[in-house]
Amino acid sequence: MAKGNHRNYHHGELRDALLDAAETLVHERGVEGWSLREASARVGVSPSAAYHHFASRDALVRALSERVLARLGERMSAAAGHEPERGSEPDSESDSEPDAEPDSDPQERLVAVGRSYVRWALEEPAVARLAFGAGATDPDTSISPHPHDVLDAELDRLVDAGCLGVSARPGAEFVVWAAVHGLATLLADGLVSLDGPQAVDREAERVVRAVLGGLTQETAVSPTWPTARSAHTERLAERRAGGSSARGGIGR
Amino acid sequence: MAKGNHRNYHHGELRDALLDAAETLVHERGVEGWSLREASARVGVSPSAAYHHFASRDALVRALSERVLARLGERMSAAAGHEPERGSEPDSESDSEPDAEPDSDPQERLVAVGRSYVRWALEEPAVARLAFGAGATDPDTSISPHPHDVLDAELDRLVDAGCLGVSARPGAEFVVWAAVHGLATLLADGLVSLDGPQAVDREAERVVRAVLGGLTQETAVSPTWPTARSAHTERLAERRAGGSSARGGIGR
DNA sequence: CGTGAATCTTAACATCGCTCAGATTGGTGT
DNA sequence: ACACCAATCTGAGCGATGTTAAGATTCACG
Repeated sequence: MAKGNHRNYHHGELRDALLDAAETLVHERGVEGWSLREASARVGVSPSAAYHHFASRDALVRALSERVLARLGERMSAAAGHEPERGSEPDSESDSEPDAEPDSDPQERLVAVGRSYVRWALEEPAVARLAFGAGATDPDTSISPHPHDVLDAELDRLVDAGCLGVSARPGAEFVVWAAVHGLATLLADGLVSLDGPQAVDREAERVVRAVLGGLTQETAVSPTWPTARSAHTERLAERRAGGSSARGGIGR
Repeated sequence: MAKGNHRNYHHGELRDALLDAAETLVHERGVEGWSLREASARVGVSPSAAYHHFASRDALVRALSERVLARLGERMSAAAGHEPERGSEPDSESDSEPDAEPDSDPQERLVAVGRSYVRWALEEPAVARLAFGAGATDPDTSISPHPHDVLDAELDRLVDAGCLGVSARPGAEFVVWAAVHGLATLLADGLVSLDGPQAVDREAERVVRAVLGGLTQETAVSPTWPTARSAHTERLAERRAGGSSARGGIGR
């Protein structure tokens, strides 16, 4: 309003402030019910100011998706038992996750991880939809504990404990990821309804246990499974190889 | 162009023409890369003409989602073996589905159904994303063979053949739906990549077999599973009960 | 205190979803 | 044949959006 309002200068923190505003807007209005202008106004800044921190509205959405996916990864990691590795201060948020006990049974750990995945999708459906639908993320930004990596580590732990045969291990992460992700998106998109968070927990457990039971049964011939690749790990590999984005066929 | 161009009057068929145009636009530009104005222009009609057939752009998207979901259901049904029940003419489209043989093994039928689900999501990722993300559909429009119902019928067939215990049957459709849907959306959203449609088929088969193996293993105590509800069947039930949309808490 | 880079603003453009008042069309009854 | 009516589409326009260009403001540092 006033011309000389020098409070509008967020030095270095405008980017995060915009991400915060966008995230609460997604909570309030859904994935598409908000505008760059509105997020800028909430931070007390002109619309064009955002373009000094994000190349486009889509870039804002992608950045938010990365931030949110990383938080999901931390949540899964915490649900597995050990504290999030890159844990900044515990955020003092409500510690109301009943998955508190650091479980030693790797099978129960996996169940807890899957449960936290779908519970998150149900608690913030709009954010989850945005996170999953934001397409390939920024090629030079990595997601701290990516959900895929958390599942990967838990499955390794399962074969170490002898709960899963080594022949079934390659690509098993994608099988349980698919199952958990499917339930999460079916709930977040409103295609399936469950009565209360308790029923959601039980359904998530059933899905994880079913797919896990099927994987341990995988003793028959079944030569080699197709090698799936997570867009996230693929991006990391490209970056390590010296990411001249010659091919760069992901973000398309 | 010319003022007296009486070709602009699509009597009764404008609605379908707009849906067609929107669908090809989704194919060309993705889920959000098109406008109502553009779809109207392709049909040779002014933008406001569309509002005599759809209450809003969102209604157009929802209607398209229904049409597309119904086609997915028909495709799944065809992949299971028997021809689509409400089969209009075979559309003379490429009959290149290798799932031609009407399989009698109910387990293989389920695998074929799941395979067709994720193959479809990979062949038209943008359309699939639109179909799944269009929120709750129109309360008074039913999807002819809904994907959920096809899975439901196949699972019934499995317990009839003795491949699945009756105790594991209730809600089992949602478990395999979650698994298949998860792989489909992970692929459509680009979070996971596979090399070629053959690898996609194999991965889909692995997911279905794993979740099915886990379900048949479900003999232990495990009291009653949570009762999940598909938004589609719920809508049908409401309509039968005399759908005074007093509660109508779905489409929100 | 002044200079330059970082940061934000003002103004504007093209496009979008959507509305409203009116023109055009095709059929129906007489 | 004509007049009328409902269905259908057009045209102009409103407010808002993403995005850009050019200019103002602020801060850190000499």
